Amino acid sequence: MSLSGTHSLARDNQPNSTSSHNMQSVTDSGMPMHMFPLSTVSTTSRSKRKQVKNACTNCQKACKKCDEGRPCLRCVRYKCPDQCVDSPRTPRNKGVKRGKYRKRGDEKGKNANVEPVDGPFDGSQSSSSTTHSYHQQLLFDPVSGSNPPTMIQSPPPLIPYVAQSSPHGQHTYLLHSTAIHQIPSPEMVYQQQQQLFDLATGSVESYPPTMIQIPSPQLPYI
DNA sequence: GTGGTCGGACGATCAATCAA
DNA sequence: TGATTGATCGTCCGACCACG
Repeated sequence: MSLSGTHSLARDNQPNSTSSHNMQSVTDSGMPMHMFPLSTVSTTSRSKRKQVKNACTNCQKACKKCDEGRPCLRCVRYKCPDQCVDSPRTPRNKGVKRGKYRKRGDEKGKNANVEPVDGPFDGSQSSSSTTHSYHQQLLFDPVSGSNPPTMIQSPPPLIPYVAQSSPHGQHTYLLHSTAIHQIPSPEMVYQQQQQLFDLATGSVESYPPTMIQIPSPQLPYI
């Protein structure tokens, strides 16, 4: 896409090929690699990129990652929160004719129904963006201290993980869930809801959001 | 090293079409 | 009528360039 026009917001979550600690490669979801729980992220598996429904005009112009909050992190960072407004969307064309439909299953060599690989949440990768576990990611097993072998979900965007012990004992894992940020100060504070996944039952429990402070040098949004 | 630009891959959406 | 498919639109990754 190419949106013309000048703007002052461009440097943000630029991935970095030179990978210093804070500005190294970024995942598809916009999360810097160093934010991922150590070994749960395979270097070969690409998680699905998560997009916001409507980027603000500044992010749109700069072709940069926006977020749901208004003002978005990027506008706050560049000190123009008042300019952070949703970009307009053009209506779709109607009456576009189509040819015959092909069955997906008819395509040879393709899996019409790709089943979740592993883990109880994997099915949420579907393109319907409305749900629940879409951004969850396992952090660690408080019992064994290790990550279970089969974790899956794309991580929450821009949210660093926080290791905590689980109140549930064995077979319980601390999960990350979709988090919403607030921006009361330049240091930024992220509001984060926690979830626990019980490996034995497959159930997920949610816990009230907690606020975590992120020191400036570790801001994921750089 | 920092900041700006933008091509293009790919995710999200939704109307057209299909099948029960 | 609900499910499926494909077209379209939007987001933003990542490479490149300019500047101090």
